[in-house]
Amino acid sequence: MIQDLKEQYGNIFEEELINEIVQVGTFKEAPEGYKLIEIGDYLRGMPLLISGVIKILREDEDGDELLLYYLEKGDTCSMTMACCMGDTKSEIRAIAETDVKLIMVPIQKMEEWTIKYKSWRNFVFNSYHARLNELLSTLDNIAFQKMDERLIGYLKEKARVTKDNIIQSTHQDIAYDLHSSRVVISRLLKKLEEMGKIKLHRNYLEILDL
Amino acid sequence: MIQDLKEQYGNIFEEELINEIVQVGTFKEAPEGYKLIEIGDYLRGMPLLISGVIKILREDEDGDELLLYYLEKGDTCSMTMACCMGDTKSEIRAIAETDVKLIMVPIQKMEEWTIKYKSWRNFVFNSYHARLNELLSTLDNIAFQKMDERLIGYLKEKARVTKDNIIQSTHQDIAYDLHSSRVVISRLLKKLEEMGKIKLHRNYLEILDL
DNA sequence: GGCGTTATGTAACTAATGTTACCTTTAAAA
DNA sequence: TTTTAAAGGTAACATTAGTTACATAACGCC
Repeated sequence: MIQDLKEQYGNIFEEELINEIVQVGTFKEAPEGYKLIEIGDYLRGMPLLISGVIKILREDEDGDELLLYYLEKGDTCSMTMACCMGDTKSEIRAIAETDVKLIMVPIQKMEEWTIKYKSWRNFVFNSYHARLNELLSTLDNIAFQKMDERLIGYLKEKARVTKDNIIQSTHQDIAYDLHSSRVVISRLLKKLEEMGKIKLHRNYLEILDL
Repeated sequence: MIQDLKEQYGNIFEEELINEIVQVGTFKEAPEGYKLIEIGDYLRGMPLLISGVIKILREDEDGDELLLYYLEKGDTCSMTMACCMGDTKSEIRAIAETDVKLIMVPIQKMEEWTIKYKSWRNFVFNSYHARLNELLSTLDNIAFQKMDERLIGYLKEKARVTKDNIIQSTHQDIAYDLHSSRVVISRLLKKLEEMGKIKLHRNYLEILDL
């Protein structure tokens, strides 16, 4: 755990803070597809992501989903922080997109460290900043882009975070994430294939040149 | 200025902090329609809203706008904070929706107060939390609602923040805020009028029963 | 009052997206 | 191997939203 922490956070946290984290944090692993946070959960700890990717989803009353953004190593979830501090329910769902390793830090330490460590303050504020900007970016996509552009953006982003030009998703999976329907996604993917940008297969697709 | 501050923030900030704010803060007034922040601006101070309403807008490359949310008295702009801390450009535009009074606090004090005052820490975190949730809510509206529902929500929200069932906007104004077109908004407003929910006039409309 | 500007009403059309239905293909289970 | 379930292809259609075009109405300004 110490090695992991130092590797991911060594350059941003002071030695002393790293030691504190090791003392009070608990190491966790979760497999791909594992539901880390459900909407309505009360959160007892704050996650520091060591490796892997987590996807953050929003859901409306009818159960329709929408992908908000991905968290990668070195990230934390501001939403979680916000919930912890405010002691309110989670507004989002978090699913392990790949196998993940993370360290859970009890929320009681949050405020203490905010006072004590400049690096922690910076981390927390940067994290909020990053998440606000990702939400804005997601909002831009939905508000200003058409579905074909959103689909391309989605494929690119997914390839980026998984570091793989093979997208292991069915058309239905993609439709859920983009809050669209399977038929629409199939239609648009077909067009992308005809343009030579991707190659379709069952249960996965290859990105050729997006 | 001291009275204003105490009135709006007296119950959440310590006396000592209020005094510090009075020392370093500058009082500002702006008329309705005044552009407080433009996209790309570097921000030198953090605004504490004393009275009035500020609307926060997003814009894409083509100049198309979208209303994100309103700030009311007692609010501050987390985006601004985020920009200040990160020393990056503003991602949003802020326009005075009504005449506004606010106090600008130099960013240098931000970190100092975060360490020194518990009430300031709470304020900052609550503010981030509130803005994240408002962004989420805006995203919900765009992603999950149709234009007619969004329009109703828009009218309700506008009536709430201005405390007035008369909406002083042209159809074009509304179309800009919702990122739609004038003809579409006219069409939907007409339907709402036929349903007896609103009454249309030139340059304004009345909310009857939404 | 006449004139120009702005706001609104409305029809006709287009484009984008979503829905339904049904078919074929593929893979895995029995 | 046969059966079954899941995934994908595609047509036809419905709905929503956006666009173009033009008419009418209201207001401010000389």
